[in-house]
Amino acid sequence: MDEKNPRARPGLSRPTIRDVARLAGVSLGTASKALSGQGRMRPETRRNVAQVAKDIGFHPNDLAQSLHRNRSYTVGIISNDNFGRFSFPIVEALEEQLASERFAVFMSNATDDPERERAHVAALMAKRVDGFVVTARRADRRPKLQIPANGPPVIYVFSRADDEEALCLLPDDEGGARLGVDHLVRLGRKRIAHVTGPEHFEAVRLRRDGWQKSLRSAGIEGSYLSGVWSEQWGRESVSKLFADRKTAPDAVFCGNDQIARGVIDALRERSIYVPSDVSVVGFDNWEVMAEAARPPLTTIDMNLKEMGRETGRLLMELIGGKHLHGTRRLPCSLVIRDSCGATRAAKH
Amino acid sequence: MDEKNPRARPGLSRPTIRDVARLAGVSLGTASKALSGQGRMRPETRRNVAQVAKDIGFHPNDLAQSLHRNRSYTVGIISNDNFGRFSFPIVEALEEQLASERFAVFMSNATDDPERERAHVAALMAKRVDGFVVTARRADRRPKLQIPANGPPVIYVFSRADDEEALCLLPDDEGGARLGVDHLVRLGRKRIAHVTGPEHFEAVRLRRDGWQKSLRSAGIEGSYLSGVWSEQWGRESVSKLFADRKTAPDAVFCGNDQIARGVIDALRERSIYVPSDVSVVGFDNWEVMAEAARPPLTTIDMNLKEMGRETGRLLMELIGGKHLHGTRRLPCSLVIRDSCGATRAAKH
DNA sequence: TTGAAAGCGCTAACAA
DNA sequence: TTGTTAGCGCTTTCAA
Repeated sequence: MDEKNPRARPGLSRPTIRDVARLAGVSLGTASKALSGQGRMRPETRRNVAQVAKDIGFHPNDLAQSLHRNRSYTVGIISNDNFGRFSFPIVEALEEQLASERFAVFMSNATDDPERERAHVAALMAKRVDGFVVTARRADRRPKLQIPANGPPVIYVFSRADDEEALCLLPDDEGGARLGVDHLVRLGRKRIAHVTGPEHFEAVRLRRDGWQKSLRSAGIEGSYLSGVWSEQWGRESVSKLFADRKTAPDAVFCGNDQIARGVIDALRERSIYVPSDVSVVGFDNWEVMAEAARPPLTTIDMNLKEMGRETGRLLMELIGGKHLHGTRRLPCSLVIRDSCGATRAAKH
Repeated sequence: MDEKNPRARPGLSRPTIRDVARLAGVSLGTASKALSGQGRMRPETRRNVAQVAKDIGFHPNDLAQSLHRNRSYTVGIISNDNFGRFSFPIVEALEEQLASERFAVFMSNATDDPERERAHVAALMAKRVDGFVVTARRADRRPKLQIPANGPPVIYVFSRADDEEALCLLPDDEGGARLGVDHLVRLGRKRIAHVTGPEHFEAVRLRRDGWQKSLRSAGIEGSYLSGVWSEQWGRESVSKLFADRKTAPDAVFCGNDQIARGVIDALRERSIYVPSDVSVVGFDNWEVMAEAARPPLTTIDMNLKEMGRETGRLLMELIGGKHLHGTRRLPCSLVIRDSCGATRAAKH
């Protein structure tokens, strides 16, 4: 087809800048400068080259550019633990943020298998990604990503590396808990129980701490039950909490929305009314859960989308050469629905 | 640092095959052949080169290879409609499948905005992806992806293009419905209602057709209610279905698990027992929903992971040059839990 | 203002 | 068995 190219090439060859140059009757270098807007030249030449490029449908090959620039304008996301309910909003917002900076995102799932993780990292390194994002839903700290010392920067989001120097972005679980409990305190609740998930989650311990601090500063009490992350456990907890009417709470702060939903259902079945008798607060603002609860659930939102955007911003700084490290926590917010009763607080 | 490289390069330069060749005391070509396992040469030389490569941490630059091969070993996933509950398992399995073929996956979200979609496609074309996957949760057919005629192949999964020639992969909604309704028929149910979502979803129409066919071939009846995809609607539907005890169904086949959950809750509150009085079947096998229902929900699984894997396989064939088109539907399966009563069917 | 040529990191055809 | 060389598509110096 192209006589200047003796070797038959496999695949679908697309027009190159050489083709543009030839058809526009200029040299390769001139065509390049014309298209990139660099250098000085007759506007006429520039326009002509641009026109030809458009006509033949020329689009520069990023791979070739990257080779030259030593920058690929790509980043890799490694997710241990399958992408899930929590990673998703983060990754989605991250992708959007990076796309606005003209970066493309490789997605790969290591499913908690170190060998697969290594393979994915190697593949992405070979593709010369400019940075890595590690995300996960993990109870504890994970080993840091194994990449060479002078390799691309790494940021951990919704996960922590066992390295103080690593840059980690997490929700402020303790602050989130305080937001919820303080809300209950403001509503005049006097016995605020906390029903939550397994303590090997750092988030569980932090939320518990927040709950405790809020109780203490309000000078009130409440019992604590740690279990699993399920509606079932939420329901069970109600029989424990309300076994003795004398010590029964007038509010329950739950470790997640599933537990809260279980609590609400079990209370209704005992004819204890939410929110008039007992207020309930959840955690996560998992909308499909929170909105289907009866009454709809007041809960804590971890602002995962904002976390995704912030991850993107920080990553750009890292790629730009800045040195950042340490753990950063982003604030949560309170989403008020109907499970706590009257309030004058703003809805957003 | 490297005297052979006069120009200072930005970014993090990594060892090249040239470095390996120099340190191993062989020519560039030899080093290349040695590492790729091609050609004949003294095993000693090969070993030596490999050792040097390992020592200096050489990993070939895929970008350079791609440039040469005219194949990038990457594919792009375009999701309209944010990645969601349905896309996730598909994309996850797809990524796994492609990773096993040494392909990396670009992820991008077009959020239903044609302009953003065009930008994403252009960016991925510039990165010379070898194929596209389009996924979405959409009610109706979407316009086909705008790429040049000789561009990379495209496969639509969990979405349909408005082009008969396009290759689309979808769940067999009608068959899935029949699976669920036939199960109820086998259990001896005589009045099987269908409560489902909005009819502008093709899936709703197909599931309804399946339900009807099963009823007809069993010679039984049941009423039909179309509404929205929510628990709330599931609860409301119960008051309609059971307003008149005489025409009340003894089974409800639901368009999704949320509706089913609403139905189950509302029945319990009316002291109608599931499954002894009424059997309930859902659709989606959304585990967190189905397992938390009381009783746990028998439902239809669309085998989204298998759909993801199949997408990967088909894409490899397309990339290999095969021509495939038309709509393909993958079978659903019945997941038996406790909401239908006694059965002798296998659990999986 | 434009052209020629070197080079990014790698592969493969051809020579030696 | 090994080395030399010409590209892949693009950018950028340097010379004309």
